[in-house]
Amino acid sequence: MTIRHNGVVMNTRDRKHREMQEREAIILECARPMFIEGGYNGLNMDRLTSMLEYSKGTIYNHFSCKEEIIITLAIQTLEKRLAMFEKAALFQGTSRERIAAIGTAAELFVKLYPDHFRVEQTIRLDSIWDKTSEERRQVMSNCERRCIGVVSGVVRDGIASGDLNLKDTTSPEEIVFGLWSLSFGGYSIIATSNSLQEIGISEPFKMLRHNYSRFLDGIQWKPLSSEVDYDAVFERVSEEVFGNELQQITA
Amino acid sequence: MTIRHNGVVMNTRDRKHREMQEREAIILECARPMFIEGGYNGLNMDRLTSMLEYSKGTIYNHFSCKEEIIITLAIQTLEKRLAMFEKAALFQGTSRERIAAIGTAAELFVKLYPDHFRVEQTIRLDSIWDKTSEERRQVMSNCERRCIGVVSGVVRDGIASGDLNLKDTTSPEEIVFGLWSLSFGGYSIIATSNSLQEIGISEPFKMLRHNYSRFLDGIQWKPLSSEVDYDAVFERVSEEVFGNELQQITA
DNA sequence: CCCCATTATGACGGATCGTCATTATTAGTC
DNA sequence: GACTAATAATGACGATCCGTCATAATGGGG
Repeated sequence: MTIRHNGVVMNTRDRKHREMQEREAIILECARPMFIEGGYNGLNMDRLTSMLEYSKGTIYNHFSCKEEIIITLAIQTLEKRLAMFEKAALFQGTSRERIAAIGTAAELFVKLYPDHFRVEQTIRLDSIWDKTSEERRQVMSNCERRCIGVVSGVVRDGIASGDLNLKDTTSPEEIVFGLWSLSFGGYSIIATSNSLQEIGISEPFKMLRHNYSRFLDGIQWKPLSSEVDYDAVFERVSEEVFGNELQQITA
Repeated sequence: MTIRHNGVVMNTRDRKHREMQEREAIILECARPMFIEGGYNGLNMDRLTSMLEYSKGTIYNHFSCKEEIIITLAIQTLEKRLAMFEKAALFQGTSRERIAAIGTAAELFVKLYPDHFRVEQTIRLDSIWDKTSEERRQVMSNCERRCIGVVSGVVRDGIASGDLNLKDTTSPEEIVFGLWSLSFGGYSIIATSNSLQEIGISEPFKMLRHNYSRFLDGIQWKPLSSEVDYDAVFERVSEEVFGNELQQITA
């Protein structure tokens, strides 16, 4: 009836649940490199079956279709990004420095999980999206909303502190939309286009950071980039806030 | 040996070539709605075959695989975008107004071909991209490069006319990258996320245009948005330059 | 009218997704 | 430990779909 696991008393029900989760993690661990390697078609359910010690039916007990596996892969990394955003927003500094800190988080996230974009790009295709469960779609939307919330929180702090003045007709979310467009578009272009090199942009990540700064200068978010070296802020945040994560990249 | 077609003398060779192109157009015309409807999987080669009066082998004489059809669909619309960009760049006005004109072209293009993003999103997936021919990839890259060229041309004009002053360390292409990121990211988000409505952004296209303005204000591209009503410029360009295209949207 | 090069055809092989009847395992009880 | 009922695992199979290729049809030139 009751057993012990890791010193905690558990009943059969709990154990089954735990085993279920452990196996789910194993499946995803095996599926991720397959997806990264060959995309949607590269993730082959038969091959996945033969590589794991579970039969196909068992895998289909966890995920009702291929798309469910892929969206779960996306959720895994999105949750890490959310955590990084939340950590960055706690950075001690001016409101604009805190925005820069979140930008730093976004950049390090992209470098830490370079394959994430491919997963998210696939998921956002309607033909894939439609096959995923409403439940998991909710989880993904939540992640997105909370990320937006972190950024808009800092925008509101900027307004409250007087660093930023928006016209009455402008909502903080509009600014979030701008930053989001810049980063989503920028990282997408970096990941999927070779035109950048051809037009002589050799440090795209740095250029993208400068473009953030230009946008923020455009709304007069103080202190302006002419007054503060935000490249230096990037370096500081990288080390002070994301030192651990950084090692993973350079290692 | 020689025949007449549309009043032009043609030999057998020419006729075959023309028939080939006509058939290619027919195939693409049939494939496009199939792809729009159901994405990569929705474009079904068997169904395509049964809907056209050609056999599968014949279709495979034109396109060596499914991916070739999809990239050709992408190229078709990309060429239209390039044409719209080139037309917009000819707008008579200040350099910044001409940039706004290109922004107008980009927005109208998205509204005119709302399905284009889905096609391009699919093509940019490595697993699809890898199966396309080097030749067609070149055509696509060329389109992209020429679009970039149009924009960077206007940026250089802005510098030449004194409307824009960039630091020595900043290249015109960096600004192009910024505008490109903003628009690519913005339209992608509009097309694939419902978070925008949830955070209260009801006119995303307008907001995106304002974000362009903020970015351009940030680099002090004169005249600033405080001096000129760029929403009005958008309206003017829409009517004066793209009147014909506009009818198609509203109709 | 005939011949051969060129093009069209669609049956087929191969790959892959997801199902489900069958088999195995496990929990709980005596 | 033996038995049973519920639960879970299995993998053969049906269905779908891509791309090929042996065969058939076409038509241009002599």
